[in-house]
Amino acid sequence: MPELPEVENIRRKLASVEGKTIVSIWVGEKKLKKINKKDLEKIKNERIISVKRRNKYLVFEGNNFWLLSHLGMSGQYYWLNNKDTEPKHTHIKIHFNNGNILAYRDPRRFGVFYAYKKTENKDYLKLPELEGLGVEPNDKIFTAEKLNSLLKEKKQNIKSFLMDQAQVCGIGNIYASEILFTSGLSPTREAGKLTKSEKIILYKQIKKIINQAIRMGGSSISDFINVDGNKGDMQNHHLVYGRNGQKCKKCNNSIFKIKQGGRSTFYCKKCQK
DNA sequence: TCTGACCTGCGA
DNA sequence: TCGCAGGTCAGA
Repeated sequence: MPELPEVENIRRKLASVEGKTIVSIWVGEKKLKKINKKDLEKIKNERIISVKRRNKYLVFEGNNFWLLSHLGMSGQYYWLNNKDTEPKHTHIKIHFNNGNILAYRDPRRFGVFYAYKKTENKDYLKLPELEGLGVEPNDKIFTAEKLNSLLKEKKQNIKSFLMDQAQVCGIGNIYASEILFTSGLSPTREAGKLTKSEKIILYKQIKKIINQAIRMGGSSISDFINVDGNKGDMQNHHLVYGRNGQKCKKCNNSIFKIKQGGRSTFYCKKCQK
């Protein structure tokens, strides 16, 4: 489900747990893609210092632990009110000392949770799941020159390159299509063969689209909602994603849908060369 | 570098 | 009933 903009919006909402202590944690019996129930239950009585994000991972920092959370395709956090009926597919419930219950539901169970002791892993950026990740689009070190060096001699198509989390991280299937459209680049182009000016345009569009999506609260296509139950607004501004057969908003030609690496790509053959 | 598998739900 | 869905990774 969520790409960088959605996860960043969730992180901002979850910042309200900073300073709160975990009184108890409940972990359901159904397995997520990766989860260690025993490790997770050890974070009881820990105080949350901060909630960070790296790529599409949320990182809860406690006094003595790091808790990594990846939402997969269908993960959602929500506040559980004791009076509410608990939604189906709830796998984790974290009770805080102020009475709040943060719950995690995930119908497809592609979500991932890891708990690490801080004594063994002082820097969360060095945790195994985070260490090999690429550059964040909003990091100072992500420059046009950096993108140029990453693209050098890459044989894969540019769509697959954008979705490779070891290169520029946080871009998923929606924003890869949107970025390529506003860059005027065909998704089938060989990444290493973009011209200098095309690379500069691509660099600017990566930053522009990701930041626009963050500002708009992310995209709510089918089931993405933020922790407070609100939807994002970016889906109303998609220019190509999910618009196959519809008219291109720039040239009025049809938007096409193709398969790349098993994923759908949406693009305009006239506007994207 | 590419494909299929992991899951459930939804719409055609 | 079938295909598809915003992600990731093992294995070919």
